[in-house]
Amino acid sequence: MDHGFQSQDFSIDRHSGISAWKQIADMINRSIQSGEYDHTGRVPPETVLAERFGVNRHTVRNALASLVEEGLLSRVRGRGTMIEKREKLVFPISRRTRFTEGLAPQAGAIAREVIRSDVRPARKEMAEALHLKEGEPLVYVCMIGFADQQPVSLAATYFPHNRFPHMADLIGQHHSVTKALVEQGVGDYVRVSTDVTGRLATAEEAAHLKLGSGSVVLEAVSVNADLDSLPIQYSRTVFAADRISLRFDTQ
Amino acid sequence: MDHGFQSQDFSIDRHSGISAWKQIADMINRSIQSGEYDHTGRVPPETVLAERFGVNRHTVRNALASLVEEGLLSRVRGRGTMIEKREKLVFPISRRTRFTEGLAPQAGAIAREVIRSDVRPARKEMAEALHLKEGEPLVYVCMIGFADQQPVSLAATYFPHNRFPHMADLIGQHHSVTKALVEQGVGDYVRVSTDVTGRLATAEEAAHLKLGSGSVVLEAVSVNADLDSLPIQYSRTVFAADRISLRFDTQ
DNA sequence: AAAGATTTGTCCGTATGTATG
DNA sequence: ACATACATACGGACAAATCTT
Repeated sequence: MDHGFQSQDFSIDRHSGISAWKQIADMINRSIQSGEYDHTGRVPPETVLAERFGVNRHTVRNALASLVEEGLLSRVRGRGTMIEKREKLVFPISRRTRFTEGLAPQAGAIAREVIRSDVRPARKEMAEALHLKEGEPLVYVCMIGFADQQPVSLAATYFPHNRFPHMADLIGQHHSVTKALVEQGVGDYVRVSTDVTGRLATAEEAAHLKLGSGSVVLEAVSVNADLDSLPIQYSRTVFAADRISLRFDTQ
Repeated sequence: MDHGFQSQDFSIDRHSGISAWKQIADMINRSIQSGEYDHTGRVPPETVLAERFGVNRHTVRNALASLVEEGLLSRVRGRGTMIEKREKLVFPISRRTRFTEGLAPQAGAIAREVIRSDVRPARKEMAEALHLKEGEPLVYVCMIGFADQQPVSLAATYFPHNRFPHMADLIGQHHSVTKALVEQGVGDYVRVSTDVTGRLATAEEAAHLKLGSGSVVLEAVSVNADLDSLPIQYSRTVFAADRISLRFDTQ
């Protein structure tokens, strides 16, 4: 599938520090994501790929093996290499952004798991966003978001401790930020801003999100406020980029 | 700098298809971007890094050499390895999104260069977004966006050919989509939606944006409409993730 | 049903690049 | 600069499963 930039090129950079099979795996992965093989539901035979990329068949086999291990492909001797379809979820971000509501229509089961929480002093960027002074206490909650039993996001969120002293416990009880805020008198809240960057996953993120090393993540830094425009939540959320995309409706 | 997830881990994956020096270069790169060395303005000595990552000093030297070549670091014998400051630009996306206006306050010179244009039939996703039938003619314009002489974005944009037959020429003249639209009777337009994903750069994108292989890009698929809510532009824009972040204000 | 083509799986060996000490 | 270990890449040959004719 042509995406509008240039016709595809299959050259391999031998001095990039990335092995040939890994580069090929990345290219095949991109081709799958862009729907290039949707008509057949399978990847071309190893011999064809080997010729296309200008490498030995064993090198292609290494690339395919890594994608099979990630669950993206499955191979059957004599038949070929089939694509396991995995729909990409869309996480909608708007003035009213809610994790569960946003993903519920697209996935069977949505869940959140708190993996750590404590109280810690505000760092500069958090203090600025929350209109506090640097060093003031914040409730810190780190949680993983699941869609269909697959981890899709890893979020570190911070609340002013003075206003929400029991935030950690309440999120642990309800597995929901919205419900925890309701119990503390915040009936509704809105998303103020979201900063999005992309980068490679760190080792910890890859472990929590069950990603292969060298995977790409989207990092969203966001601020929520109550209806009086008082900021109440600062979050840094990391999304597995190959499982989710972010949609912004600026209506 | 702790980012709220877990204490940092410096383990190297020997079976990832990515050589140790490349993995270390990526980790140092992330540390620099997250501001971990901002207080000293330099990277720790090679011997310290070697011990921290559990590798030989030669391996760390390879990693640093690749970052020096990218222009991220500079080494002076006897003094150490200094960080060359490179601020990340923020591209604001809102109902009113304009390339030049958005970046002008942050960079000295903003420029756009058209690298290709033609007329081509609408593919399914474009036709749906523009309320046309599949196969109807679209004006296609591919351009690179520069900030301070550095390429930051690569955009493939599509306009209905019936309504804007001279779009390509006008953009070529003015180097501005906004001005080209004004000349064709669209005084103002608004951003309707933006879909953001992250992935590794393709070879062509890396070439156009002057990225190393294995670099991460943000891909934004967006739709603009005129003030009568008629969609007029479908775009796929790729941003160099290490030079730019996207900011969404959901005010 | 049988033969041949296609496609993945496995074995051998060799050369090169990477990382260590 | 050198020796060692290991992962990577290549080349060829054959086996085993599946599909086509």
